[in-house]
Amino acid sequence: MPRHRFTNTKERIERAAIELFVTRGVDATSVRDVARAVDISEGALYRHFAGKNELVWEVFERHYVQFGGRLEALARTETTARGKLAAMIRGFCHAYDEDPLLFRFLLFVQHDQLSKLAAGTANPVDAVRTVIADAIGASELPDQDPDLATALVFGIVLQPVTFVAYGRLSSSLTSLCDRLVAASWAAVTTV
Amino acid sequence: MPRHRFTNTKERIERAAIELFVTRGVDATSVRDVARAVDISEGALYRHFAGKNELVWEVFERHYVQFGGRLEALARTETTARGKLAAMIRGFCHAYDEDPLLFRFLLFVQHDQLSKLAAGTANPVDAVRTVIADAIGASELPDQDPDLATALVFGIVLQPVTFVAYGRLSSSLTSLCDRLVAASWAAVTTV
Amino acid sequence: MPRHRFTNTKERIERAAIELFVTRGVDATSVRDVARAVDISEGALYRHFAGKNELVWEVFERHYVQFGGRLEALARTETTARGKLAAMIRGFCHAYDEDPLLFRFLLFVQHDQLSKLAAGTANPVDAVRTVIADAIGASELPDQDPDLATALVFGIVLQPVTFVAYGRLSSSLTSLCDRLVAASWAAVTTV
Amino acid sequence: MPRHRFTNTKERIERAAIELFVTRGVDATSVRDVARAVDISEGALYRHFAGKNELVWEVFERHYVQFGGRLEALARTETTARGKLAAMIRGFCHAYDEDPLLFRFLLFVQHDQLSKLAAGTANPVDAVRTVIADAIGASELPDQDPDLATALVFGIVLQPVTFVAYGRLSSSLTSLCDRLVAASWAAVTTV
DNA sequence: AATGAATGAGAATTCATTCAT
DNA sequence: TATGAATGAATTCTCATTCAT
Repeated sequence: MPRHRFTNTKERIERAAIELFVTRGVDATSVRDVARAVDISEGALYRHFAGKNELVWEVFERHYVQFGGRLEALARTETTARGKLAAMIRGFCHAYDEDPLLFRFLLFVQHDQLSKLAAGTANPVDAVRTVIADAIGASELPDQDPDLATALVFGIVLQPVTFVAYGRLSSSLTSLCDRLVAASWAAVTTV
Repeated sequence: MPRHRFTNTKERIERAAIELFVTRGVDATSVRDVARAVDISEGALYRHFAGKNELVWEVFERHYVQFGGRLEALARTETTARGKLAAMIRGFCHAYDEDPLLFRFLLFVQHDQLSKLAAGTANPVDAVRTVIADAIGASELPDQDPDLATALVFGIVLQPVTFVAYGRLSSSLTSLCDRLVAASWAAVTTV
Repeated sequence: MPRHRFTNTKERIERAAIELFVTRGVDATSVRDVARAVDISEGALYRHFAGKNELVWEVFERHYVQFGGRLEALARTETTARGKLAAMIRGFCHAYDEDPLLFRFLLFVQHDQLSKLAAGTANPVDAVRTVIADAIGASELPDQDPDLATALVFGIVLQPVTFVAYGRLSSSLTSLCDRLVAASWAAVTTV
Repeated sequence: MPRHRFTNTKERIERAAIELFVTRGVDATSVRDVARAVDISEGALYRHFAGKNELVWEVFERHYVQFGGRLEALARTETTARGKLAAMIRGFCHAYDEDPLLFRFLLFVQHDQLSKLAAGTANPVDAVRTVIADAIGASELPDQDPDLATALVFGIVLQPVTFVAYGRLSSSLTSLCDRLVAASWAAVTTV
């Protein structure tokens, strides 16, 4: 029954959607579920998003690209490879702790969405890969496949998130940050 | 019209299901899809599995537990922590290369199924965690949170699988094996 | 944001509606489509028409009755049955060529609307039927069912419109006019 | 609740659909309407037809092509142009009277479906047009646009159907047959 | 065991219409 | 007058599952 009660309906839809998508999964979340969570009708949702897929994509794309840019910016604040990597990892840990739900959403949903990203768009993987590739080129890191090195860093940083999500780890990411930096550095320097 | 054409119908259902689950996702794969892939009727599938969820679960559980046991056995073939870890990682790489589809299924599908695993059942995570915890207890590894250390190893080994699955890495896992062992060891010894 | 930009909003709605109704069909045209075509909001449309059905009906009724009256007037300009019929057919051809869209609308939409026409209202069918019935009464035409004769004339005149609409005929109706008159006269005099 | 009560479900769906499509219009008939008329669930309908559009198309195509072939065959039973035309018109009148619903369906639905017909497929319009074009070529008919002549014949034959459908004419088509033949012949010979 | 029609509960989406602003 | 978010009903279609044969 409520009409015009809120002006931020779109934001509220996004938040509710993220929460449901993370807790139940995207496929298991119906448009009806989202609408109910926001307390609007199903039809009303379609004034804000062209469809369920577009809702997922729009939220994913915006935050994923945004965070990619944030990582790039963080890398630019440092001069050494280790400094850049540390800044990025720290940036991720802080960002994650600020909004764990959003990051779990990005993490769980990426597999289906990544292929839609326009090539060349800022994104977290390329941000890290660039730093590593540059460092290899500048002999700051031993010669190695930059993609594999990137995978190692991502694995080291993201797997703990999964463990936190499933209750195997209980701390904040920030408190693990130094360890993750050290482990990452050890992994990419041990060839 | 064919009856009794194959005696291994159940296996064939499982293989087809795994393939479809990996390529399209579990939710996006209908019972009809699976039946068609095996060339049996939808109804016939219910002779072999109580339902779609049970099919997913049964396939997941068997292989997941089996592989957990395999890792435990591999660990027992070695005496040092590093040896045990190396054996397990090597075991995983070989197993993955032998049947990448199955492992991608276990990997991508696990989120919905893990919570159904009876506590105490053999599983890959506990296999690794036990080795690490024991090593910490025996001072073979520096004192640290065994869960975090386990997460690091899993991240290092599994993230490359994701990169392979999405085309960012093209090699076989086995060819990366030594590097993954080295990186894992570096990560768990650098506190 | 524009208010009062056009004073002829109602006319513009009608034109846009006719165009959409003809090209996509009435049911396949949404109020939204019409509003967008006129560049007004959906809600604004309801200032001018009580609803979609009323829009369809209002446009249909006005033009249908108007054209019926025009045919009656044309018939009155002639004295012989053949002259009256010829004038009406010529009138239709000219009118069609002046505004083919409108006439295709009247033609294609009529099925759903005809039953709503108040009995006794001027309309094309009765205009022609009256001329024919009078001619039969006055022995200007051979004795025959006036309704069947009317059907023959309508078929001869309207089917070419359909053929034009679907690309089987490419000429203007006016250029076919003499032939349609001749064929009609032949059809109603050959019993 | 009934399962397997009838073996001719597909036929029953087609009949019910034709009836509803003719009386209410295709767009105004929902899949639910059809399912209810056949007393099956909506879902069951989809085992027999891929969708609503396919249901319309399948029924239309089969009968339209079939009837086109029937007309061609009828034309071959005669040698003169007049004989061929008369046979076809008589064939149509009989066929219509045997199953008026079906023919009204074909008539009302053709506009949306004709474009889907594969070029070269047997169809009523081409059947008539061929006879007329051949007759013009053989000087059995005066020189004229064969498409226009075809339109005249179709108009003469089909418009009475419309009048019957709307209650302006009450007889069977067969009883009008001779008149329609005479009128058609008059129309195509009067240039 | 096997078939495949049938069910019934939803899913996503569209749409005419209303109404607070 | 004009806007456009919101409603709620309806629509097409999908799907896991059942069951008569």
